[in-house]
Amino acid sequence: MRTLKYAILGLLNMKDMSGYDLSEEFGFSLNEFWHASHSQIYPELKKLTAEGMIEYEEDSKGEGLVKKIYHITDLGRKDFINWLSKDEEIGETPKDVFRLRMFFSSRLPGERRLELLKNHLMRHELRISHLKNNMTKFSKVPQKDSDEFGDYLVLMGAIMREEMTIEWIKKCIELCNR
Amino acid sequence: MRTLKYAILGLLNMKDMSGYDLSEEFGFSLNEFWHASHSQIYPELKKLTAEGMIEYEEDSKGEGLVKKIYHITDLGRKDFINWLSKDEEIGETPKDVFRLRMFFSSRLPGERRLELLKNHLMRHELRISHLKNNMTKFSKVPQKDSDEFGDYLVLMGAIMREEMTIEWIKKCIELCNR
DNA sequence: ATTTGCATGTAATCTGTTACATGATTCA
DNA sequence: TGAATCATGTAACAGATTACATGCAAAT
Repeated sequence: MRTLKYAILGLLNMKDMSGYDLSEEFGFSLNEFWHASHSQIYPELKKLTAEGMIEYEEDSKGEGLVKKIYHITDLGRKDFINWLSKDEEIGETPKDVFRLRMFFSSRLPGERRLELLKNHLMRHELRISHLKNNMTKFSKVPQKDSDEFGDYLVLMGAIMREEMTIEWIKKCIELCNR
Repeated sequence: MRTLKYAILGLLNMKDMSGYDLSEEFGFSLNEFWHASHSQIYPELKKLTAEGMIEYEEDSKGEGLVKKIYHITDLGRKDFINWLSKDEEIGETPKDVFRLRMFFSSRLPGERRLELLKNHLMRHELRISHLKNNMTKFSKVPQKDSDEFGDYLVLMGAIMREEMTIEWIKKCIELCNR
């Protein structure tokens, strides 16, 4: 499906960037629903350049340093918009190791199961506090035709996902305590 | 991390099964949080047999048909319980193509964005109705030391996940309609 | 007879992670 | 001067999907 390709094209469609900048974006705004490490990004950039989807200029600041600033081409933009408009089926449910453990958890001593649930709860409570903190960057709902609007929607979705997870774990704990 | 290994060991710890039976389990109860196709399962069974984690008997019913019924060994059980008890960090957030699209959705005509959201909503409403229908197999909350209890917990979690997703999409539609 | 389901496997490819490898710049 | 950050890449491996490949049994 080449989703990484479209994630990169989408980001470059917003702003010219280097491979390093892209990997920072993947670690920040996109982090809650897509991730890619630099070892995946650099080869993909090479491939996209060969395909004519993107081009770069070398920004040589200082002496030997060469930073490649990529920008999207018309071909790339066309391909991206076409992908963006696609109405796809829901894919395979995402894999979740913790849920897999809970599925088998009757084979665990009761106290251990509770420990795992409580620790998991703490981690998700920490995560939601980070997300809610990120949310403060929006003083109000952004304009729906702005880049920030998409950012807002998915951050809202991430918080809701964490709230649901916390609620689920609490229910599990409750049922285990009966 | 060899999670597939432990998913298989966990299932065989509940009940002796063939590779075919296992792939049916992955398509049914585990489906909401783990999936594996037969082309992944058969090589893994071979590997686990070589490692002494599982063994099989050939069930030849009829003429040439050979069905391999696998069972877990003591070594496998020990390894499984050890894995089950592990208290791991939360992994990378699962990848989500629809959320990626919504992140970039300001580049789409407003009507198209709404169409995508509404179609996605319908698909999740269909999915939740299937899940709620599955839930009817439990007339009451199973005993917490039974295999059904884990099944119950994760099915409850799957329904909550769908409810959250539906709520999120509805909020997105609302914000897009302002 | 033909299709559907049961049953098992391999090969090629794609996607993603971890480790390896290098070197400049900036800040303490 | 040493550590952190910026910056770019490759190699090896692990995990997962799609396609290829075969054959029996049961039902229509």
